[in-house]
Amino acid sequence: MSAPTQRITIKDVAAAAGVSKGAVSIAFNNKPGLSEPTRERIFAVARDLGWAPNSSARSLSTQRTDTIGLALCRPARLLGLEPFYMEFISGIESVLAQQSCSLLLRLVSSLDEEIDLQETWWRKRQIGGSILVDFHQDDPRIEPLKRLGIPAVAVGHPDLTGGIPSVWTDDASAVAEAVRYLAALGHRRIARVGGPSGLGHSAIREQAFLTTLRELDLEPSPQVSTGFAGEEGARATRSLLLLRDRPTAIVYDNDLMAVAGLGVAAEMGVAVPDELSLLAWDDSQLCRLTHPTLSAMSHDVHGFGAEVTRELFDVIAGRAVTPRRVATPSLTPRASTAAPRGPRA
Amino acid sequence: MSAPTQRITIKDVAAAAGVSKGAVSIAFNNKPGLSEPTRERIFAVARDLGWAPNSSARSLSTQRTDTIGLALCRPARLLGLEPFYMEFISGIESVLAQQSCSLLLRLVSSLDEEIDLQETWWRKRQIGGSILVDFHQDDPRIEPLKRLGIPAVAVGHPDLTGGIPSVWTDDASAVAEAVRYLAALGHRRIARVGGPSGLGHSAIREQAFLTTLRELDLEPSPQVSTGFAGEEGARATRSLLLLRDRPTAIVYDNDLMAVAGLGVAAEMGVAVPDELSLLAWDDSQLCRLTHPTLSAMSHDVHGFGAEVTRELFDVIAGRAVTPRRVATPSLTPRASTAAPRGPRA
DNA sequence: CCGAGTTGGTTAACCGGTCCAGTCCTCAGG
DNA sequence: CCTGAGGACTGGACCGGTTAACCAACTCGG
Repeated sequence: MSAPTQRITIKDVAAAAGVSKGAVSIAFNNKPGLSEPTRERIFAVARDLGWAPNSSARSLSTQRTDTIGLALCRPARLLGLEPFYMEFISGIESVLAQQSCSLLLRLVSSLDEEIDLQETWWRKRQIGGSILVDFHQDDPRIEPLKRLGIPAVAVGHPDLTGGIPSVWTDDASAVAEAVRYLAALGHRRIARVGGPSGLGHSAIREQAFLTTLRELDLEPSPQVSTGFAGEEGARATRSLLLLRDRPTAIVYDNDLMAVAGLGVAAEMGVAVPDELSLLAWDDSQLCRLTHPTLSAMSHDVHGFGAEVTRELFDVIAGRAVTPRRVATPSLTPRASTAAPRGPRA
Repeated sequence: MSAPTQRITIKDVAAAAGVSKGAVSIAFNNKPGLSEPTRERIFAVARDLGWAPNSSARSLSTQRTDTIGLALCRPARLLGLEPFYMEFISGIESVLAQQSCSLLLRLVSSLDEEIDLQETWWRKRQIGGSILVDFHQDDPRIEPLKRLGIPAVAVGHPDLTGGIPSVWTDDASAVAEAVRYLAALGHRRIARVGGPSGLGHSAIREQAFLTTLRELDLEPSPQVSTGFAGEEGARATRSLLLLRDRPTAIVYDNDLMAVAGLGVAAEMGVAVPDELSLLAWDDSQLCRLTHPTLSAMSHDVHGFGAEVTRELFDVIAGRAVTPRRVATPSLTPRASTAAPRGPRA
C-alpha cells in the first residue's frame, strides 16, 4: 500500500513557501506585486512539489478556458485519407501551443450534430471559441452559433460565412490560373471533378471554372460534383473518359481524387500526360509519390490553419477583425500536365 | 446594445424551477431522490434557459474530468499523409462520444516534449487519462508516466510497454502470414521496407520477418529501416530495385510507402506485379485507388482505436485489465501481388 | 516629524457545481 | 396515538483557484 498520492494544491505550495495562496497565484500569473526573491521561492517550491494550477479551478474562477473546439464533419474513412485536415490541424496546434492552449477535436456526422455539439461545448464552457470549416451555401450553423455568441472563425469566403469572421483563400483566382495554364498548354476540352456542390468552396470553384472557360472561349466542359473520396474521384474520372469527346485535361478538387484519376487513366490505358493531363488541388506529398508525379495547385495548409487560429484569438480577445485572405493556391507543375499530343504521339 | 448575455447557472435554474441547487444537481446526474414531476420540471426549465452544467465547476467538485489526452509525435506533414491516425482517432471518438467525453489532441515533436506535455496535462488535471502510441524499445515515457500515476493505455506489444496496460495486434503473425503468402506465390527474394527500427513494432516485424524467412529456407533478404514518409519509401524502394539480385517482392510497413514504391516501380519500368510484387500494410482506401491496386495486410484501425479507448475507461475506473490483443491484420490480396514471372513474361 | 506614496504582501469573497447531513412529511405497524 | 422507516428535498461546506479590498512597513519630500 503506497501512500495515496495526495493531491497537492495551491495551499500546500503556499504553506511550503511560507506565503498566502494569493501570493502563489500572483506569482504564477506573472502579476506585479511580489519581490523577486519571494517569486523565486514560490516557483522553486512549486517545482519541488510538482504543482501546476488546477485548470478547472482556474477557469471556474476566471470565467475563461484555454481550449478551442474543432468539429469535423466528414466520414472518418475519408478524413484519414485527406492529408488536408491533419496538416490544417497541425497549423492550428502550432499557434495553440505557443499560448499553451489545447484543441478539442470531435468528428461528427452531420451539421445538425455539429450545431448541437458546439452548443453543448459552449454551454458547458468547455471551449473559448471554435473553428468552423466546410461551409455550405446558406450554412445552417451560422444562425445558431451567432445567436449563442460563440467566438468563432470560419474557414471560407466571406460571402459564405454570413458575417462570421473568416479566413479564406482566393479559390476563384486559383481555378482561373489552373484553367489558363491548361489552355496555354493547348487544351481545349478541360473537365473538372469537384467536391459536393452543396459545399461553398465547391460552388465558388465551379462558377469560376465556367467563367474562365467562357473568357477563354473554350468549350463548355463537363464538371462532375462528387464527394471527396478517392473512389468517387475514380468513378467521375471513368465517366469523363468514356465521353465521346473526352477531355484532354481534368482539374480535381483535392489530391486524393487526382491520385484516383491517375489510377483510372492507367487502368483504361490512357497515357498521362500525353493523352490526358491531370491537375490536383491541395498539394501534398502524395502528389510527388505517383508516377507520373501530379501537378497541383499547392497551398500552405499548415500556415492556413495557423492564420485561422490567430484570428480566433483576436476574436476571443475582442479585437476587431476583418476577413483575412491568405495566399492564393499557386500552380506547381509536375509531370502530369503537358500539351495534349493525342494517343501514341 | 443587446442585453449582455447573463451567464445562467445552476442557481438560476433552481430558482426558476422552485427548488434548491442540490435538486438540480441530483436531476442532472440521474441520481435517485427526486419525484418524477420535479425531475421533469427541472429539465424543462433547464431546456428553456439553455443551461448545461459548467464543466469546470463540475470537475473541480468531482475531482474528475471527462477528457482524455492523445499526443502524437510525428512530423505534421507526415501525420496528414498517414491515413492510420485519423482513422484511429475516429475509433477513439466513437467510444468517447458515447460517454460524452472529449479528446484533447496535441502534436509534439519529441518524446521528451510528450512527457512534459502529459505531465502538465495531468498536473493541471486537464485529462483523466491518456492513450500512448508509437512505443519504442525501452520507451522513455514508461517510467515518468508510471511514476505520475497517469491512467494510460498503450498501443503496442506488452513486451514494449513496460507494464502499462496495452492493446496490440499480433504483428509477428501478420508478418509471417505476409511472407508465407509471397513465398507460396513462388517468391524467393522478398524484401521489406520498415519504419524506424527504434520503433517497437518495427523491431518486432523486423524480427518476425527474419524468422519466417529462415523457417521457409528463403534467402536472407534486405530489410530497410526508414521513416514512414512516402519519399523515404520511394528511396528505399529505389535502392532495393538497384540491387544486383533485386527482390521480386517487397513488404511495406504502411500503405503510403507502398504507394510510393509503386510509383518508383513505374518510374524504373519494373512491371507490377509481373516483375515485382508489392504488399502494403494498414490497408486504407489509398490501396484501392492505384493501378494496379495494392494488396495489403489490412487491419481494422477504427476498431483498434475504439478498443484502446474502452480499455482506457476500464483503467480510469480502476477495473482490472489485461493486455488485449485485437484482430491480427489479415491478408487482402489485390492486383499488386502475383507469382514472379520475370521481365516481359 | 508628518502625511502621502509605494512596495509587498494578506484576507476573504467568489466562481458554479457536488454531495453529505439533516429536516420535514407521509404512511405502515404496533 | 406513537414510532420508525423511507422518500423528497434543503442547506451549506467544499473543490482549488483568482482577485479586489485592505493593511503594514518603509521611503521621502517638505
